[in-house]
Amino acid sequence: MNAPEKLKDTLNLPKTDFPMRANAVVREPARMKHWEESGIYAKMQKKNLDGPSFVLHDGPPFTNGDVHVGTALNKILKDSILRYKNARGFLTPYLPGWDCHGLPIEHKVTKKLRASKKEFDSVQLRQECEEFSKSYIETQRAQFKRLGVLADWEKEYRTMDPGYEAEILRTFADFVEQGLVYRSKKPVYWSIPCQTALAEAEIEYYDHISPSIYVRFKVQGEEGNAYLVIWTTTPWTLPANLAVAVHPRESYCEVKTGDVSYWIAQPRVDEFCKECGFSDYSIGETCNGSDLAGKVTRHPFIDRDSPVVSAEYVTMDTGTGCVHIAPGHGLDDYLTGLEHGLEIYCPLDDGGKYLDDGQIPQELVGLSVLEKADGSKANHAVLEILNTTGSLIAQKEYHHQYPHCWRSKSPVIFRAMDQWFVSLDKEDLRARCMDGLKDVSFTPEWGRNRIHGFLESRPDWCISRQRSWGVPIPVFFDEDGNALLDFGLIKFLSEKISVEGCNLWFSQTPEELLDGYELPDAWKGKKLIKGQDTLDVWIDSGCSHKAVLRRNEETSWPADLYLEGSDQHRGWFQSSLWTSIVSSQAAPYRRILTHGFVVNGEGKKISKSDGKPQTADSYVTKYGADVLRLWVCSEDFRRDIPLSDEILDQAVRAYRTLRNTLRFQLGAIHDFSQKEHGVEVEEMSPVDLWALSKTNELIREVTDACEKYEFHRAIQSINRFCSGILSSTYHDVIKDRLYTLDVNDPLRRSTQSALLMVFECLIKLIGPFTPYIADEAWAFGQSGGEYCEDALSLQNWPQEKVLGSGEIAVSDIQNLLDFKDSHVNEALESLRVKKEIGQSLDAEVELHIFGDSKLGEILKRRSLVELAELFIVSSVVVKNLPSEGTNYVTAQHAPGTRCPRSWRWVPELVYVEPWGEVSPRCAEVLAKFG
RNA sequence: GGGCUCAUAGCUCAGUUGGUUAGAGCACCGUGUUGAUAACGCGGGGGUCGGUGGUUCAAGUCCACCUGGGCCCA
Repeated sequence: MNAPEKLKDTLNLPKTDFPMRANAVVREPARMKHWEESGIYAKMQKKNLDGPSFVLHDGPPFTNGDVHVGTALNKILKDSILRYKNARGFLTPYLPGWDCHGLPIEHKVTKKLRASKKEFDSVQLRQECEEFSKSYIETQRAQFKRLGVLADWEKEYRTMDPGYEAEILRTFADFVEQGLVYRSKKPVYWSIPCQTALAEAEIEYYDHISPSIYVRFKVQGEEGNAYLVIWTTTPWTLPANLAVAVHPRESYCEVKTGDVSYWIAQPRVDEFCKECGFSDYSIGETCNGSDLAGKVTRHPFIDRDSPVVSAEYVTMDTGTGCVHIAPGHGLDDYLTGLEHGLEIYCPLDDGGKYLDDGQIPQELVGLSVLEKADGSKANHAVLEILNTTGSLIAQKEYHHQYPHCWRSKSPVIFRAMDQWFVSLDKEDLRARCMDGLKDVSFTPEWGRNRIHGFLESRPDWCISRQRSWGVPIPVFFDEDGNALLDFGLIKFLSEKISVEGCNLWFSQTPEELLDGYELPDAWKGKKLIKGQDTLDVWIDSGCSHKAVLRRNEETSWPADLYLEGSDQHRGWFQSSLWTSIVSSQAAPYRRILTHGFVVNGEGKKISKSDGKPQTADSYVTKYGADVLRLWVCSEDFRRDIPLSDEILDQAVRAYRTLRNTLRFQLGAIHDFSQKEHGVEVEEMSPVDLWALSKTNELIREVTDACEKYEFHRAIQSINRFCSGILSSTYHDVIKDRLYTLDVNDPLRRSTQSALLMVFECLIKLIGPFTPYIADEAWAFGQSGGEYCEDALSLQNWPQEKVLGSGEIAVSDIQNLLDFKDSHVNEALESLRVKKEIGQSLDAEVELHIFGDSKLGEILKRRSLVELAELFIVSSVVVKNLPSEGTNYVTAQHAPGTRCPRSWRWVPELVYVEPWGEVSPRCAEVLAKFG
């Protein structure tokens, strides 16, 4: 070391290469790469091989785009939990997954293929979908890594892996084996020109003009001419009418005109009479909707009854309050049909033409319901019939938005089709599921209530989809449409698929697929046709507990934790539960933790119109991963999680504070080696013990918060610690001894010993939340450079230091600091306002203390030098008050002369060659410089 | 429209079984320092706890209704 030239150079000022600015955008990726190359994930697992395991099972994100900020939030929380648990000694295997199948991908790929004008079949479509999914797996994996997520990327799972697909089919086979799967009709959107089923995402809404008609249904079994009047804009569905629905708690009244009376919901009467042109009418009886339910009406032109049922969704906004129900042609109608045991009746063929089923009037048979330029033939014909039978009360044109097919642009219809269902009540399945939840913990606790509600009310699970990009339902049909649904056959096929993947189903003939399997006698020799449907993708991800937890030796079943957004109460948590109860008779998770959704600064859902980016990457490339993680962990994620520039700026500032705190500490211990200079806790000075005590408190708070998954409380504690305990108190107080005392002064080494403990502890506590800066600071602390052998992630969670008899000193210091806050600073501030002093070292304070007070007792144990240091003033004078009185403080400018080295005012300076005049204490230190 | 849920200073959060003038950190304003300096200290202003009504000696904390937001359905 060069000989000091200036007095300032004789001070031990902080020194560190730890940069003040993070430059996270460049340096974080380098650190991630270092982690990866040094195999940090594997080392973390190895460290805890003998520990208990903590299995967090990853819910697979969908692979159709960049990582969304909400998905990033989810992964960050998972990573933080796992880093914490690992530090606590748990073995924490983490196998991330990808949800690959599904309509959104098929939709995008189909659009692309259609734009290229190439012909394609389902095999080619699936090929493209696979490529699409794979490319986003690459993208998302890189983005997750960038967030700092540590995982066993070598063993990630994909729902499109052959082994996984086979597991899906085995699960389906379990459902079949237990007799839970049945075939029934359900309405779907149907495009007549394309002769295909459509999903909601394939629907576009356009303005459309429909006939608006009022039709009367005669009430049966009563005297007189009483009718219920329905209103509809799809006359062609009337032949499939099987009921009329009313709202049970609305009032209905009898509108009398001529010798007939019409039952109409009371709020709709005026509108109805106007539409029908009734000028001369009177109101008769009134009753509740529930009183009408149970009555029976007559279909206006088909020989059958149409019962009156009640339904909650009947509105008073339009129509008559009496709703035409065709269970085969609408979702509400369908559910009402299920509820009342109605047939899911749909007398249309694939081309949208009425079938001749013995019920449809002959004049309608063969007519198409498809709307063309001149309207729908079916509508015209039905209106004709209604007119001739006198059932039509009024008719006009109705302008509204109507769903159209995204390809043919023609209006779609709702049409019931054969689908596969899982019965949820057979074998007590539903009850067993709800029972299985009893062993599951929920955070927040209301999650239990929510999932329970879904389980209770959901109708049977429709598991078939008319799609290509998914796992096929391996069922064969004979030429009469009979289905061969055989669990033995499904298991047989799953073995083939476990090797070759599902493409086999699409590329091979039935004969090839069945090669090696003996068909049941009744099916031998028949010509078989492959089923076209695929399984609901919720089965895909819902099997992950089997496909992943049971098939990997690192993991165990059930998982300790599932952690997803609260939308998954309805989704993955539920589908996983059904499959798990069927296959394993218990829930696949011990705890369900849910987070809310990311919303904007106003608390509204984030949308493109906000003009804010929604991909995680757009934030990471601007702020770095630690800042984004700090944002995530600062929020109470159980409710909505707001994100705005202001909030991110806040995270930036918190990050800077953290960074500066660590940087100051690194600088302060730059010449300290625990081995060479370490001071034992018992030997430490009181203020150092106080700092350790406060650190113990921080450990308790952060640990408690982490155990409850309340990271925001941990972050708040850490922020408070950095500013209140360190920056404004401890760090401020110890500057004098660190800077001005001899390097080896016991007091200085005591403080450095404590500081190192506080430093390492703080780093370990922030490690789960902001791993980049934590690892960086740790490395600088260990080696003085960017990286070190024994990385932070391999350290255990900090433990509280035992202070023993030091607790008394701690209590004294705490009391004195409280007194400083409440009295001393006030006195100093008033001097400062009067411009009598600048920094507090310019002052002398007088403590006027009531002798028998608590503070009086404390002062007996403490020296004036100690007090001056604690108050950061040049001198302290204690004046005892008479026996009665209140403690108070006065302050004045310190007497004497200012030492140019320590800046403290002393009675007299001493001359030291070659430095000049300094305080006696500094003179002693300088003497050693020779 | 239904189920679940949330609502405390500009922002992020505390607030124990209802009990004295509702707290913290950040931001803001003023100010000091210039030996943590694109940093740090000190001081200050700021909330009637979404609204209304009720229970109670006493409510941010219990009850009812309303308003606004979120998720999931319809």
